[in-house]
Parts: sequence; structure tokens; C-alpha cells
Amino acid sequence: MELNEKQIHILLVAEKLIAESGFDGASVRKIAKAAKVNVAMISYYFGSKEKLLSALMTYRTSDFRIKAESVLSENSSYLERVDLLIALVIKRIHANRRMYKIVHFEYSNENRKLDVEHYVNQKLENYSVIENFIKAGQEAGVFTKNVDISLIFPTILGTYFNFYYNKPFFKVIHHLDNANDLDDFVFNTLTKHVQKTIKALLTYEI
Amino acid sequence: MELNEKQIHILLVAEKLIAESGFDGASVRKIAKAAKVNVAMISYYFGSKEKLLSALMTYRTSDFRIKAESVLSENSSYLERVDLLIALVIKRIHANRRMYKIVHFEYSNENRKLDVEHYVNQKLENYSVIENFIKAGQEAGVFTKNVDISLIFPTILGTYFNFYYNKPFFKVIHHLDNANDLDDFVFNTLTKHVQKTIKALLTYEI
DNA sequence: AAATATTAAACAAACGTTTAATTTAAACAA
DNA sequence: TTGTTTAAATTAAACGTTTGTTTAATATTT
Repeated sequence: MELNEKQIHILLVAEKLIAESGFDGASVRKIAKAAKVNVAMISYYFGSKEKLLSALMTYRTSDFRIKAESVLSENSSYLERVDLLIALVIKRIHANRRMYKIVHFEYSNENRKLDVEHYVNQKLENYSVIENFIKAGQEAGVFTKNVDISLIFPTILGTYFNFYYNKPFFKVIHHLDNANDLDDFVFNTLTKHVQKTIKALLTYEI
Repeated sequence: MELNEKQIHILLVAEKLIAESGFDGASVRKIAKAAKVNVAMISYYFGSKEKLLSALMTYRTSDFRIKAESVLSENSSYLERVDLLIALVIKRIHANRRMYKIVHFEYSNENRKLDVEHYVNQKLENYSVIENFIKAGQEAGVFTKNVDISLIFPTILGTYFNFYYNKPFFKVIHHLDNANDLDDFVFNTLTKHVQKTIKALLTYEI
């Protein structure tokens, strides 16, 4: 689907509102008003509100696999590449956290008829990239073998999102008063924690 | 607020529907129909739909404290107690996953005016229990010291919820066709993965 | 002149809530 | 136990809004 500038503008406004208020909470009138277009333009451009969400997902569904592949094929040690991959992943999900929140919520919403298959296929592709890397590291004797590879990404992403979904709590205990403090915490403290966790897991005997 | 049996019944039905469809997606009529009561009973008993959500949160978060003290004071090694604690925590969040999902999404919904403070206070209480345990283990020389204690729970809970929020993907790669398979996966594979991850993290040198 | 974009107005359906009438349950005195 | 009174529970119907979408007219580009 070809998207012109105005359509992309509407999608980005919609993404913000849907992440803030949920799909049902973000009415087409609110989206149209925030994007400064007429209500009818949403139906005109996307067909329906549901199709707007699908368009947003497709638009955001992205080039992650390519970037991960390039990082993993770098000429450095396995553990260094783990660090690089995790830093990349956290940077990406932090930048796209609104979209991920929508995915988490709307893909498990029984009323929504979204293209789950496309999303699953996307994840399967990404998964195989990681799987190959881990298995290569195991063959090289760097990583231990009794690891559930499918749960490594949930641990990486989950740590970030559990932080994100409990922001009020972490704001208190780490004094994260503004957006800058929060970004710093994510890119330093949290990233280091996850890097350490995964490296520990991948080298932990028994 | 005193709750009679019928009110609790309505709350539990509402919890299921809100977790499945979101607060805006779960209309009072759907809730009333599923609970087999007249629509007016929701206003009659709770005042409004928003107040029903508040009542649900109060009902659920009042006994939120992880009864971890008994597990952590058992007469076993630090690493064994880590295993016990994680198994307990995963069991609890799996049983209360619907409520957690509502918390994750509705507490960060800008249209909702929920009492965040009560929830944060609960989390702070739970946090201090874990913090004391980890520090004791560090003093005993079992756990390493350069760990961000505040991020241990996000890693535990996050791994579970990232699995839960991406169920369609995991159903495919692990052939989790029914609820039983899913429970088994959570209580065996996923629990073991988290136990191993946290033990590795807590004993990982640099 | 033809195609595309934009608009205000209207549509039926669904929303949360309130009303007023009725049924059920509890309390009490005879 | 009985009939009566009072309060609580339950109901169908209606309320005014808001919802997503469509229409038909107008404006703008091509």
C-alpha cells in the first residue's frame, strides 16, 4: 500500500492517541481533530478504522531483521555481539514502544480481527536469525546448550516492557523526573542489566 | 467497601471481559449479559462503569502482597530459595494475569483516573522484601554485588508477560493447542528458564 | 474536462446512565 | 402463623451522547 505524506501524518497521530487511550478510546473524531483533517478522510484514505490500524502495523513492521543480521555478522566475539544485539533491540523497542504497546494489547483483543498470521510470520523470521546465532555460539563452545532459545527474547523485551508498564513505580525509586532521565536509565542502567543477564544465562553451567 | 456475592460475581465477569477486550471494549451491556444481571445493576451496585473498575482494582490489589516472607525464610540455600520464590511469583501472576493486564494498560490510559498511588505503595512493599533477601545473599557471599536489584522483578515478570502478550507466536512454535499445554509450558519450561536466568545473573562475575 | 481531495451533514447503532414500576426479602406486631 | 410495613433488589424502557461510516455537494489538482 502506497502512503502519501498526509496518510503517514494521520497514522503517526493515530499511533500516539491509540497508545495513550487504546484503540476503542481513540475515536476517529479525536484522531481526525488531532491530525487536523476531516473525519471522513479516515474512511476515505484507509477504508475503516480497523484498516487504519492494520495500515499502521504494516507501516511500522520493519527492517529489524536486516539490522539484526548485520550486527550479528560483525567481526567481534560472541559475547560482544550479544551486547550489540541487545543494545540495538532496546533502542528499537524504546523508539517504537507505542506500537509495541498497541500490538501487545490489540493482538490479544478478541474483538479485533487483525492479521495475526502476518505478525507471527514476522516474528518467526526474526526468531530464526537469533536461533542461528545462538546455535553457532553453542557449537563454538561459548554458549551453554541447555537454554530455551525461544525465551531469550521475552526476557530481553519483557524486562524493558515491565519497566515501561510500571513507570510510576520506577519513577519513584530511581527519581526519573523527566523524559531525559528516563531515556538515560533505559540506555544505560536497563541496557546493562539486560546485557549482563543474557550473557550470564548463556554461559551459566547447570 | 463491602461487597456481597453478586457484586463479586459481577467484578470477576467484568475482569475477564475487560482483560479480553479492554475497558472501552467491554460495554456494561456485555458485562451485564455475561454476568446474567440487568444492565441497571452495574449502576445500582457500583455507581458507574468507572467506579466498577476502581472497585475491581481495590478488590484485587488489596491482597497483592506476595506472601514471600515464608518462602524466603525457609531453611534452604539462597539459590534454592531463589527457585522457590520464582516458582511462587510465576504461579501468582499466571493466576492473576487478567488483573495485571488491566493494570498494565488501564493505569497508563490517559482517560482513566485510577488510584496509582495505592498500587505503587504495594509494589514498594514487595520490593523491600526482595531487596533484603538479595542483600543478605550478597553479604553471605552467594550473590554477586553489581546487580540492579530493582530490575530483577521486571526480568521475572517481564519474561512471563512478554510470553503472554505474544501468545499467538508461542502457540505456533511450541504447539500449545489448549489451555493445559499452555499451563504446563508456563509452570515447567518458562519457570525453569526464569529460575536459571536469575540464578545465573545473581552469580555471574563481571 | 476529469480525477482527486475535502467538507458538513446525516445515518443507524451502540454507548453509559436514569427513570419509574414491579418483585422479592426482611422486619415487626398481632 | 398471619398480615402489614419498609427496605432492597430487579426489571424494561427511555434518555441524551457518542460511535464509525456514508452521502452528496463543493473545492482543488491534474
